[in-house]
Amino acid sequence: MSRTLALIDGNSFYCSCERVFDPRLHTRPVIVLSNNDGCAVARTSEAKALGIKMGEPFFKIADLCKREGVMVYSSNYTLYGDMSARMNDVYRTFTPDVEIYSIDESFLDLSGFTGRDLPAMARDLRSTVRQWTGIPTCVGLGPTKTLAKLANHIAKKNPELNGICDLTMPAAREAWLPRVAVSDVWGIGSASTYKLARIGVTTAADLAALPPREARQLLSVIGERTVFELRGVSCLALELVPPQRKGCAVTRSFGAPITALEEMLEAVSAYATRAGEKLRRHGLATGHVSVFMHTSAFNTDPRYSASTTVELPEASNDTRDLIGAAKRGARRIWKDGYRFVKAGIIMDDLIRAADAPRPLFEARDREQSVKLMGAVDSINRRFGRGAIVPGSAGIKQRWAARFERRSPRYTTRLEELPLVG
DNA sequence: TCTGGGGTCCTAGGACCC
DNA sequence: TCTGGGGTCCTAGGACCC
Repeated sequence: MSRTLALIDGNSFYCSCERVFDPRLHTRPVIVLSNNDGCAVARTSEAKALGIKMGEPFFKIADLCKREGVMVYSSNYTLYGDMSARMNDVYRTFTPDVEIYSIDESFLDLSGFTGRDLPAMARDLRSTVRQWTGIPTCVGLGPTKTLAKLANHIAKKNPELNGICDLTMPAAREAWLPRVAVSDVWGIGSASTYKLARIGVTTAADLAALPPREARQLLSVIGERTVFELRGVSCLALELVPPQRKGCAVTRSFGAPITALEEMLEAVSAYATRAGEKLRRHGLATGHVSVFMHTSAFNTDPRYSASTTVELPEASNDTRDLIGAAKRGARRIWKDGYRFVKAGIIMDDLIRAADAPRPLFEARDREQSVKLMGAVDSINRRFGRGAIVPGSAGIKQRWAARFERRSPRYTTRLEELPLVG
């Protein structure tokens, strides 16, 4: 039975979020920077036209931005996450079958609407989202996820399509696939593009025509699936219920290099705190915490990179346990005399907290731990992340990441509401 | 001076077992 | 001591995604 999927996403999503709350930005090029104000991760079409590339370090384009009047923002994930939720609320008024794929992309299952004028429905979807959230979008339609993604890409690249491309019919695919570079196909990255070029496969149409066995030989099962998907044979299911996460990490570059162990312990404690919040929010626990730290890969400082894994006596999501493990790991791999620019903690093999086995002798009263952590989380939700950090008196945080150009959290912080008048 | 932060999946190869 | 053909499980690393 054939499906019809839509992929809808926000155009230059982070930039569009900034524009929603500051109309002055509508006529100007806008970029949003990564964490620590490191590099450009979102650009409006005007910014792209100035030659600003995805992932370009900000210090290399700072002059250009000043000269051309580019509006530059630190990333404001609280705002973007809230806008994302609003967009998905709009999608669900069209169909309950929504897979949230990323912060700005969702797949919608429109199979129940076959026979309806799907492009007209896509136009309605776009204009409703625009009206209710202010975010401009593009919609791709296709019988498989890969084709819906490709259609969305075509809609973005061809303004005359007014933000909608429909690849549900074979004739449309025959017309468009030869015009799309194979590197623009979902799942085909630079390594695969290189391998395919050597056998003369350069367009999406070429890849669709490749015998699946050959694709498997060259690119593994992922390549083989992609060939089938491009032919309209669905291999990737819609995931309406998000699968349980397998891992969880908190890693950050520092605003200023760390050279003292005490500062490193502060930093990994802060990451462990954040990690605890993430685990508890998902009802998960971990049995071990990996810690890593490294020096810069971009300068001539002496290099050092290390990681270690600390086992917990029992699976936990208690911030105090995570901080203890993170500090122990950091001490284990710490070396004096280096300038560390980044560190992080990684937790794999997560289990559901409710399934955590209970040891014979509990190191800590579990009921009390759950109550205390619940209280910490609710206070931090109310007053902002970091309002309470267990055992954190006197944190100086010279190492904390920079966000020098962050816009107000318009939608989620009362004191940062936009002012009218 | 200044270069992000998360994730997932797959494969190859080693350790171990019968 | 060596010889063999499988299994399974685990880990590291590659590739890709947003």
